[in-house]
Amino acid sequence: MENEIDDGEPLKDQNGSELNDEGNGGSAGGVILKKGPWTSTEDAILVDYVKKHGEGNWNAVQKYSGLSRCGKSCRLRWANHLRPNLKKGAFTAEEERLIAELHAKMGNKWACMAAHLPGRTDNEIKNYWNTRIKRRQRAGLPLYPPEVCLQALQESQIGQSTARKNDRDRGNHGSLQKSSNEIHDAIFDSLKANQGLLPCVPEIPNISADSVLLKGLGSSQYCNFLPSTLPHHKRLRESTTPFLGSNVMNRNGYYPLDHIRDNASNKIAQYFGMHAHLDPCPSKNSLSYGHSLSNGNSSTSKPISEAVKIELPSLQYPETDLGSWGRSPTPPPLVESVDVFIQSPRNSALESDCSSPQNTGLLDDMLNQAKIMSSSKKHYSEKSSNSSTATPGDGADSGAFNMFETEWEDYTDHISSFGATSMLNECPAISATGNSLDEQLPAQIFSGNIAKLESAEHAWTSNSENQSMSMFNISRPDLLLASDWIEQNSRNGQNPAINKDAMATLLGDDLATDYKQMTAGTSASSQVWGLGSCSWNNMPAVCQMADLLYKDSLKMYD
DNA sequence: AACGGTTCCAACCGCCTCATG
DNA sequence: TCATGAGGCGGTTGGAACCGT
Repeated sequence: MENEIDDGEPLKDQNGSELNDEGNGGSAGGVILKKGPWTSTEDAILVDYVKKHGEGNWNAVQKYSGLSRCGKSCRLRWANHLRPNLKKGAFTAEEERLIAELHAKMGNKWACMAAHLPGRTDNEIKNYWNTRIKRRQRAGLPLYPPEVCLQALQESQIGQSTARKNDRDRGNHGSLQKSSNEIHDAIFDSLKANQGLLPCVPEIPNISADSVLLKGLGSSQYCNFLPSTLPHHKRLRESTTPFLGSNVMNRNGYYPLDHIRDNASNKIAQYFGMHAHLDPCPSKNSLSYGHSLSNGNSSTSKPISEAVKIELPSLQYPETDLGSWGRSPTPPPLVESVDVFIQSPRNSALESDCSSPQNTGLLDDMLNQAKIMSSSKKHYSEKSSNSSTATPGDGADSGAFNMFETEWEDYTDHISSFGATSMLNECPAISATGNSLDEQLPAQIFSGNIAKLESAEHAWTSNSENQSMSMFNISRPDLLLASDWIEQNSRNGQNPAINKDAMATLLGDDLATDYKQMTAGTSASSQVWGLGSCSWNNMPAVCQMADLLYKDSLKMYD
């Protein structure tokens, strides 16, 4: 079906439709509005109209110029192709870097991003980004370049330090937590409201755990935070946006990095708070975040039976990527769940809780598991202390690893078929080439990180022959990234203190101070964080492993 | 050369916000 | 306060171009 326009040029209406894009019947004043590609004649008419009347009042274009296009189509054509000073051609490296940076900050706000890129249109940026997502996902590369991750991390560090300082100045230690918990509650209320909407989505604790580690595990999560490509944006628009009461969640259902930074720290804190009431030596963390769990019933512990479903960015893959999982006999929900586990690095305790076969992964179960773990603490301590040569750190490590070994082995049985693939998909880029967004071959990434794995693994397993640790490492891209940073920074002659700060940030702001104290190696900190310390023993394994990684990196630095 | 898969990109669609009456 | 229209925005679609086999 073809239309004719005034210049007589045959129109190849790609839709074969005579309806206009307003869906109002395709006519304006009885004139059939054309759809499909614009001709040069139409462009000329539109340009001429704008010259005479200026931009705006697009619906008048058809009226005054006789152009058989609806106002929307005219506006789009003008904005994307005809307006002056449009920059055509491929994006420069600087533009690419800026886009990644902007996307990390504001998410899919294409128009806002376009405002930062003179001559570029939102459509152009959007197309570029969507292509980039596919390409990088297919290549198993992180979405954001390392420097963007690092920058986000540094900004987060600065921002949170400032926020905490301001908070202390106000003498209100609970304000941040309160506001954050409000958001947190809103999120989970929303998740509750969204249940059943989507086919393959994790349950609440997975969500929580996922988010919990965003901050604690930092940039690997940042780097791998993948936007939704699910085709259910309409439902999302109805369901997810309103619940937040803001636009923190993108329309496609994922959170910009800024939001992740803000909320993940609170979630991790909530997680700690959850442990805190089991902890006979309450830390400041527990004091700060106790409120949401003071009754042992946080917002995250909404009825377990309600398998809340959301579209979480960190587990969203385009169908092509899901297809890559297709080799597994595991049905999609499990696949996704597994991927949550792998892609969203988290402390092993939490992971075990969420993933162990005997565990539903829901918060109540997590609480039960935590209680069991707490009651078993003595056992673990004894087990750890059996190694007379163990240093406090080693002891803690081995203890921590032993603690979760059983569950981990159970888990690895389930994910073993996914480990390598996920590793390929989720390994943060090792490339430290700076601005280049060039992609690394998956094999390179894999081999590169494997080397780091071996290094870190060697440190972790020096006192044990725990094979499960290998899988443990492989599924910890956060640690890989951390080691990447440290290694790179060390090679670059950067002050180890910087690395320490970075690691502290990885652990979350609330842990950062304690972590720094710990790594300072003072006798006081040793007391605080020693093997016998309740605080340390209750600390998620991520902290302990990060500590090991850090120590390992310092050796390399020396 | 033919074919199939992928990428790029222009355009459409539907929803939202805001201004106006 | 509500209805309406214009403009804006983000997600999606579909065809052309490109590329590898």
